[in-house]
Amino acid sequence: MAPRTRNNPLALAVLALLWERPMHPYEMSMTLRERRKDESVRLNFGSLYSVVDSLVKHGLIEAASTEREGNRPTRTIYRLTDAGATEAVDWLSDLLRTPVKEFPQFEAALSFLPLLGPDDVARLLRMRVSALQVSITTLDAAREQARAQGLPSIFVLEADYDSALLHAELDFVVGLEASITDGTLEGVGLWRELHTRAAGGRLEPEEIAEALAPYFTTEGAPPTA
Amino acid sequence: MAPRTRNNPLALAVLALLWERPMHPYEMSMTLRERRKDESVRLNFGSLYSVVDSLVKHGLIEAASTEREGNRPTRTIYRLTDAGATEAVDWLSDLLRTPVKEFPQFEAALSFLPLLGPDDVARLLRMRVSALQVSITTLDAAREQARAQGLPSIFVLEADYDSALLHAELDFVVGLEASITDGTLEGVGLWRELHTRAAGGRLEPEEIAEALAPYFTTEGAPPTA
DNA sequence: TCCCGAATGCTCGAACCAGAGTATATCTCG
DNA sequence: CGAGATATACTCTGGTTCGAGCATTCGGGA
Repeated sequence: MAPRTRNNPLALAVLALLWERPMHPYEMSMTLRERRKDESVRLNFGSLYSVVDSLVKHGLIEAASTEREGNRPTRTIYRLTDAGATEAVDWLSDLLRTPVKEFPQFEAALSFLPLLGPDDVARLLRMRVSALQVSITTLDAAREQARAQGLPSIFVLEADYDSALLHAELDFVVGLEASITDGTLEGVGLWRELHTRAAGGRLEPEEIAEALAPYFTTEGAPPTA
Repeated sequence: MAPRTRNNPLALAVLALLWERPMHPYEMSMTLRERRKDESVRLNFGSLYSVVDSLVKHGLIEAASTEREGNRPTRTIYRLTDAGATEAVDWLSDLLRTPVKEFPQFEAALSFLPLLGPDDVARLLRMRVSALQVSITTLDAAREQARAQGLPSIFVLEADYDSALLHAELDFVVGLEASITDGTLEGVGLWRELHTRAAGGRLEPEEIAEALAPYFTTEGAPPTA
């Protein structure tokens, strides 16, 4: 048995759903939608079916029956195996216990900020602030509605977490935009100078390289391993 | 020309590096390491070479020359094209302007928390708190060192962002653990009851299903599209 | 009655990604 | 001065992921 890789959390979602009752894949996807879990787990059809196949191959779930209703395509109904139940608990425990490094796209963008000029960046960040505010409002409304329906908080913790992250990002972006605009961000002078010298056209490559050189060319060893 | 998909931020990193000067792939990876950008962009060799190929195919970069030094494998040196420069600026602008939905694994784990019992979850969360504190300390030390070397903040914004997210997560987890432990989390009574009834063995599937039923079986329409 | 569109349920291929593997060269240290 | 460790520079392979596409059924309106 090939050593399973725990990369796609959709597989965990499948295990969790089958914990409740046997289902066919399409029903899994509909149930995840209904419970808004598709906001926390990337769900698409192709992945769902391959994830299910892989779980079968590793003995974590098994086909319980196949049925056809009317003249629709036949559906295969899967159930959890004992190994699958164990794996669900182990995997979930690991995810809770140990933070895994994520690579948000915005973080990547921040890494390459100096490509753009400070004024452009400030303008884009203001647009991001608006978008984040809209997201927060929408999310809060959804949480409010869930609460109004009497759904206990334990079942919507993921939305609370999402909200916490959104607020943190909003604060960060607001602060960053302000410090660029009022010039208090350390290094913004150098940055602006580079881009005004290149005004009108594309920034000369060498300029960035030269600006960075003093900080990177000489030293090479990691600070702490 | 096939419509390029902007999924792997490593491609943006390649464009950003070639903006400074022509390089061969291995040098790109070393430069990213040196500047600690591999903390913000997922970097591995296989992906790097395929990303470079794909950029060539789409005319965003091109081979400038190939050389061999001593008897080492030949290296192909790439340079940015005009189209590539445009794409870098457009892509970066998009990333800054528009938040994209991410799917952190911890959020997925929170979605399926009720699989475990409240006491187990609380214990695991306490371990997560420790791990997060270590991460924060390590990151702060690295930032401090960068500052001490005189590297202006603009070049390490990504670490500030990371730090902001880590703090937000830490606060969230601390609060969650406390509210589970002291019983103030809404629904924790129901949750605990379910798991003590199943004490000793595996939770009976039907129990979860029944507990969830009142909240999900009747309504189906999204709150807001 | 018949057609349109939505819902149901899955299949397929192409792209993408991870990371182990390969092969040489140079450095290190007794 | 030779053995192993480290650095250089990729290549290969097999799995994963995406999302469009397909085939069917059902409901509702003209």
